[in-house]
Amino acid sequence: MDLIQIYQCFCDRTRLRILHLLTKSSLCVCHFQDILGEPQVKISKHLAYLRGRGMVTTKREQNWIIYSLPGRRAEELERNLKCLQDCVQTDPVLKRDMAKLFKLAKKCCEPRSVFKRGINGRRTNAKTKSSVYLRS
Amino acid sequence: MDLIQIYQCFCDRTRLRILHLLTKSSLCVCHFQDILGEPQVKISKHLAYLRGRGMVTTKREQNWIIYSLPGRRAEELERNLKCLQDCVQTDPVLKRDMAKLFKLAKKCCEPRSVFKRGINGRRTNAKTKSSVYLRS
DNA sequence: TGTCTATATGCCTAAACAGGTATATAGATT
DNA sequence: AATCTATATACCTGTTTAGGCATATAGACA
Repeated sequence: MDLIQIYQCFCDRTRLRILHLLTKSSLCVCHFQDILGEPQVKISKHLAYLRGRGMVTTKREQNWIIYSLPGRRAEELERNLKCLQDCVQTDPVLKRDMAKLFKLAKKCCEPRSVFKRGINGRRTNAKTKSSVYLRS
Repeated sequence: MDLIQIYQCFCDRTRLRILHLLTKSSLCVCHFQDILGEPQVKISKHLAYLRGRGMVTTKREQNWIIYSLPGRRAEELERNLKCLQDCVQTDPVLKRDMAKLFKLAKKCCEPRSVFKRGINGRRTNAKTKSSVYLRS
């Protein structure tokens, strides 16, 4: 893993937010949409960018694609992710994302139909996703 | 200082090498040319890029422009520079640059005419620059 | 089988970037 | 004043990037 490639991945706000969230938990695309509030294409493309550079790995789980940081990370990636986490306090956006992540964790990733069916926009609890993908 | 801007400055190899060298010492453009072995324009442009983003400061000293990291640095910049230094061991280019810096320190920055005048390509010691710009 | 849902991709446009060549500039030196 | 030295800038070119719209795909499910 090349230092330059790491910084290239870090140097776009959307990607940085994605990677930052991934340091706390594996997530599927809809999580990112929900937390970042950005359109699906945008997120999907940045994920593709990261995937193409070995910065994230994926696995399919039912209808969803779960994104994670690679299991074994190069030392310099690990260092920089750590550094990123240390910098969160000075970055309101990253801080807010993290807050949103913890609120959202258990409620996201139901099929869209479930959301629609709720009365008064109130969501049912059916098919609530387990928090298995949230590591600590 | 925005995190994104930091990473944007870091994400080009030439700029990263420049910044890395600056963590050890203030330097003038000819130092960079000498150590990086890149053409003057290229270096000058990347320095302009960094200057435009408040990543470096300059002062004139005789014929030379001395580049330094800003005196008071934002916390996240400081953290990332530290992180960069920790990553050097895994990056042969940065490591070599640093080695070159220490060899070169006292010999660089004489006006070109002095270099030319030496017999057999041997340089005279006249006008050897003091190492005042090398902190630590 | 066909439909739905989540996600990915192709194509387009505008902007940023990196590098090169040639030239400008500011201060030092003659 | 003319010249020299170190550095900066203008202009050009090819490449990368970011984002948007439309469409494709793969697996789940009716």
